[in-house]
Amino acid sequence: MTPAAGRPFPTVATLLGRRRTTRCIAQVQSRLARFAAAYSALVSPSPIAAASRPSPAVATLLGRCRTTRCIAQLHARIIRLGLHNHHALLARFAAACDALECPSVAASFIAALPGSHAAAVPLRLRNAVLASLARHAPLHAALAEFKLLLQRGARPDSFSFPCVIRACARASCLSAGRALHAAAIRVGVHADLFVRTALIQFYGRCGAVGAARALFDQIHIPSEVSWTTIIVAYVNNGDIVAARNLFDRMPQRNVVHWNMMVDGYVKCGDLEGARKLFDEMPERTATACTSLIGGYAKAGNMAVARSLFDKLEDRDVFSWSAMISGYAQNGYPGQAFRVFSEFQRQGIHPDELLVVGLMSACSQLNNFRLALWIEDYIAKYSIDMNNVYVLAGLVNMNAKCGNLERATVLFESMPARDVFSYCSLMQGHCLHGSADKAVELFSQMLSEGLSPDNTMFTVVLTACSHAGLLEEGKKFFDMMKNVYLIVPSVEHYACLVSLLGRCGMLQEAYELIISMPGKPHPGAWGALLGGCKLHCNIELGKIAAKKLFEIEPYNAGNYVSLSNLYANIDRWGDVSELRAEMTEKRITKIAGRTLVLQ
DNA sequence: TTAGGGTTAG
Repeated sequence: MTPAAGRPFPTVATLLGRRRTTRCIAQVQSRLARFAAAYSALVSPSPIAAASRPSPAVATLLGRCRTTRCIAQLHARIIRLGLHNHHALLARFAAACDALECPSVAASFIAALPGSHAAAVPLRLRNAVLASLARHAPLHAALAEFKLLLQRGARPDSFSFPCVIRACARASCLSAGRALHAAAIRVGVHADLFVRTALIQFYGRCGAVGAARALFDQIHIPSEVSWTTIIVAYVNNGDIVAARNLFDRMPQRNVVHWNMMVDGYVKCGDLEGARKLFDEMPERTATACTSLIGGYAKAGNMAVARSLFDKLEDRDVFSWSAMISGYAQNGYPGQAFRVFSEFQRQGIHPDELLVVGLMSACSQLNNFRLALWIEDYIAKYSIDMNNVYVLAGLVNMNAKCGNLERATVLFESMPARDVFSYCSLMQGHCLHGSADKAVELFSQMLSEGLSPDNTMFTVVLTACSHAGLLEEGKKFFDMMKNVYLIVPSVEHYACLVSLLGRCGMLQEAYELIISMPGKPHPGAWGALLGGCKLHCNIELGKIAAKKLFEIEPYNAGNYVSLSNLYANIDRWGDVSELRAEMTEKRITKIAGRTLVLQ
């Protein structure tokens, strides 16, 4: 029994029985007509006859399709109505799948067509599916589709190659890209400008700039895009000189070329070169200006970044984001939030990267309520919470702001945990009184097979110090040197000094500082002074304080620490003497404040 | 077909 004749009719009959209006009658009438057309298509399923019969209802619905569920329904409907050899409709179906980023649905549809229908699928439609797979699916899916195309006896053309080659470029898959290059030569489309430009991009991305350049030199008249691609290849491989040489040789330059070169100088860390070129631009674009802002922000020069931003007229989400994360990265979370409130007044939609910067600023403020507000903000603007950076930012912010329960839930929901997320959660535990849990997490991380870096060792040694875990701390310090071959930095030594100091091993801590390579470090001496304060060791405390007064003569905190040490052992005379010295040297301490949240 | 920004320590 055919599906058209078998299933839908009882439904129509039921509808006829329930008819109450003339509009309902009209609907049933049109449904009957659709079934009749589908039925005749099944009776004579010639591709030509089917192709000439349009299916306005399905085609219209495909245009309106907004969900994958809707795609699945239309998929079923096309099969039920026997419209699978209607190529114009299949092209629309593939386009809808592409828009919803589910190309494999279209690919499997075509792959499942019976032999004679499959052979009739035009190359143009196959190329569309291939391009969609290359854009939205993993590389292996696009390569499998390409192989299938060859197996079905179709000859790929100049439109089949560029999209798959670009996918190889994105994945930096040298072997697959080379195989495609060879296939393009065999088929005879390797000289096509689009194929060659895609190959230049591919070799550039894989670090084979020489191969990219050789292909570029073979082009008789390169297009503007070919010029862009070869220059990008040089920029991304750190050869700004070669990029500049080509830029200077270009017959004509468009804004993309200028933007790219300015960004190239920024990427190479040559801010002066970037600024000079930016000033030479015939039309200074917001894009190039934003690259410069990002460069100055990364270099810690927020004053210049700010002045450029103030002069920038058409600011987009990139420029706002550069300022917010610039302030956050340089330790000015308050400024980051000031820029953010200005941003909110612009009516620009935030994106994933902007909220990442915002969360970084919030994590430095340790503000529980603000963190809750930001999570609401993220939900309100439909920010993708599965984005790896957003998720990492959420774990970090919640951990730092004291919402460890939420941070842990998010951490455990991560598809792949990395050193960043472990660091964030461990620091959260450290800051909020469960340093032993942080040390546990470190062991868990090692058992997951992740390699700790030097930042991670600073974190775990700090955790050991907070929890007073002497043996573990010493073990991790040795592990860092001997297993991971990381040369301990002054920060690592300072953590170990702090740990020894807390555990009362002040003499050992002092000897460690003396044995440390390099200049005396305020962190290490400060850690020793802290230990001396805790264990009331006045002799070593005075030595540490004296060193600190030499290194940081205007840091009031050191005077206060020594003063507190004297106070701990009731040497009030020394306390007042020290206070007098501070007044004499005009060293003042900003009064501390405590805020207790309800 | 080509170009821009991001997460972790002290």
